[in-house]
Amino acid sequence: MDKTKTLTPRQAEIVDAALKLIAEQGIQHLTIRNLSTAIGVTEAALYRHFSGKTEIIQAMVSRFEEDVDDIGELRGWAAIEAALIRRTEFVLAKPDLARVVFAEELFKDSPETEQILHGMMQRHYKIMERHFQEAVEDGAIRADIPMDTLFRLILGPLRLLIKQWGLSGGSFDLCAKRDEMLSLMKELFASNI
Amino acid sequence: MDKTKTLTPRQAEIVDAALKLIAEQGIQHLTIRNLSTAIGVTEAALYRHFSGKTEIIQAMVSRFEEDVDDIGELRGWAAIEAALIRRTEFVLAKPDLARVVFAEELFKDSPETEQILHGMMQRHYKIMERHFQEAVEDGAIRADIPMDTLFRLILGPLRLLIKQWGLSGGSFDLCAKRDEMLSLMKELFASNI
Amino acid sequence: MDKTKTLTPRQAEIVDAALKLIAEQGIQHLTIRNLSTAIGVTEAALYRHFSGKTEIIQAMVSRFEEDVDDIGELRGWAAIEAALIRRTEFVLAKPDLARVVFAEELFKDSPETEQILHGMMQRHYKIMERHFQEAVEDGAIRADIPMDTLFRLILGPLRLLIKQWGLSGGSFDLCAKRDEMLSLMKELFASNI
Amino acid sequence: MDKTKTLTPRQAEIVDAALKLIAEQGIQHLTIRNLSTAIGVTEAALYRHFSGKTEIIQAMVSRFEEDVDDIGELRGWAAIEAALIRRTEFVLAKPDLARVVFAEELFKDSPETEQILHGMMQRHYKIMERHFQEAVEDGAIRADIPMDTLFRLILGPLRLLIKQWGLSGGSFDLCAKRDEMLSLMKELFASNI
DNA sequence: GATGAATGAGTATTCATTCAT
DNA sequence: GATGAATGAATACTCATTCAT
Repeated sequence: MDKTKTLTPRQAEIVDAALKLIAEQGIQHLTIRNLSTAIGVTEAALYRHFSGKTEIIQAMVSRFEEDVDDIGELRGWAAIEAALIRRTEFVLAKPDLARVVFAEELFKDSPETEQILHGMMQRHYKIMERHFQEAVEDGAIRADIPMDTLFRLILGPLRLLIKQWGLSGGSFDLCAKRDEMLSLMKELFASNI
Repeated sequence: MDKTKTLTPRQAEIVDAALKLIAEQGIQHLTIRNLSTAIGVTEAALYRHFSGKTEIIQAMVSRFEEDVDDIGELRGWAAIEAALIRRTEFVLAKPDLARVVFAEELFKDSPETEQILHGMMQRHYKIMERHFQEAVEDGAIRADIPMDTLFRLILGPLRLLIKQWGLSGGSFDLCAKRDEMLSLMKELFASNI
Repeated sequence: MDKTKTLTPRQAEIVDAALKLIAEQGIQHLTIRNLSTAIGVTEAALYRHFSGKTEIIQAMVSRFEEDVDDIGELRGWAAIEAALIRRTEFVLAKPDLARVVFAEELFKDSPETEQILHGMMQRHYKIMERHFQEAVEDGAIRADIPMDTLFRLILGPLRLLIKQWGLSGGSFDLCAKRDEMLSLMKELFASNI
Repeated sequence: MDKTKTLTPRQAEIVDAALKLIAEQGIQHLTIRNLSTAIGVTEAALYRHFSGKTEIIQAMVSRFEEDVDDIGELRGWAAIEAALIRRTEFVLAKPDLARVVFAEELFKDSPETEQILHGMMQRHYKIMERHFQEAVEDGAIRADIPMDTLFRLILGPLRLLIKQWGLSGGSFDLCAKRDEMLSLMKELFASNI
């Protein structure tokens, strides 16, 4: 039940520094050297805390899910809204991650990491699909839209919103835009009955 | 008006090889070495045709726009549809690019490149915005959705669709899903009058 | 007279693990890390028992001699036979050492160790030379072969035999071949009178 | 028929430096760094000439065989003598190799290299066996000694001789001792008829 | 006796780039 | 146009060792 491998304080520090590095300078600058200087230790010291770069990236990726996918007991449209809100709030709370969160391409290199990431996406998709289903049953969403299309119609704009917010350096009110989008969506997909 | 720096045949060859490399193996494998062996010349030879890696990447990025943003004389919703179709068809025609096209993060490294890329996105946004405006005037799209939100609601799902298609290795019918999405969108955003 | 620095149980354990490591994976894998994990303690812990890697290697080398060079009260050809038998039996008893025993080159690195090793070889040579002398006096070995050549003619084949046995992974009957060699040698070097 | 991959001058230079390094300081000091400084170039420069360390070692090993195993048209005991003489002369001509030549253990680490080396040993064994057979047929060697034992009785002392000569820093007359051994062997193994 | 954390020097290898030819 | 040779800086990672606890 508890999938969280609790990190030591030092490990957490490293993961945070890694996220910051990626966010600020791009994946290419996430090197052991940069990472160790960011923390203020030798490169060798990092290997006391992680077995290698891959493990660091994995810890990083895991943290995403941990932080983002907990929306409690909600169901149906409420759950969908909560998930989207949670996502943006996470982005706001840890702005370093903003530019990383939906950038799966970045991790293409290490197959292990891509696996982890793919699993995470699948789990997320499954959860959202369930809530879509509930929302349809509740009459909150019209029944004639295929699930995968619905997923894209709702998550796609959110992802783009976050990406633009990230690229623009946070130059607009993410929450306002998100809420605008959400209420519009609610209306757009509403069952017509 | 002619922004296209016409490439020599050799330059074009290099750019193509670069695109293929990125698409097939990820940005990290776009090295001068890999590139030169892909073409069949020495590393040094590349520097006869480009001043450096950055210039190659820039030529690459330019080619995107060239190929993708020409939708002729259309206007309004027809132009929007044409643009989205053009994009997917481009992805299908050059599947190597599928996984690169919307991955702006990849180019974060060189500020010059990012600049080029940002300019390209801006131009694209401007064009789409004009067509949205037209569509509103034509009565094809309801008037109460802010332009930027509209942009996200339409481009967001398309981007996600293409990304999923790329990540899945082209495992579903991209055009069919796109058309499904398009006709749904047409209805969703239709002016109610 | 007592050259043996008696090792604590822990030290013996470490030396054994070191021998095993070298034998199984080669000198290059004899690292403090590998050694400590083999024993189940921290790297730092090893330094409680030995001042450093060199000391461990020296303890290792010493153990060879201890185990191998005791042939009791015998003299002459009997002593020679006993020494050779003892050697092969040692190899059989501790097969881990088989590939290490005569590989002096492996220890070239630390001059101190090489010294120890050289001393050991010298002592061994002296002992064998005495027995050769006795054998000549006893009429068991013809008198016209220089001592050093005799040494090579007898020890050389044994060394090669053991090396081949080690390299082949123990694929033939070491003792049988040794006995075959020994009885042949006895005849070959016999005094003709 | 020509198995020799002819090396470029630079490659030969590198291989020679590598041999020298190993001979003088042991395998552990055969590092890319040491090697490149020995030659007077950057580490990176080496990779223009060899794909990596393994390839360098392989070139080194190949050179052994090339230099050592050509004994022309001889057969029988003459061929055996020639082979042994050739070997010692090689050692004398390239004293750097003296301490490396018969030290198969050194290469245990890279399985590829060990393979090459093992093949070389096998080929050598086959050749020698043929000559032993011829010598038996010629009546030069008595017929009752098994081939493998014969091999050890003749090659074992030679190997030990060379090793001792190497370890002692060339402190005695290798050829004299070799000839002494050879003529003694000729007599020892002579057919009694 | 042992641990956790750290270090400095070293490992092989890859990178984009330059330059004389 | 192109090559062969080289470079300097970077890459992830390993090593033996130290030290405060």
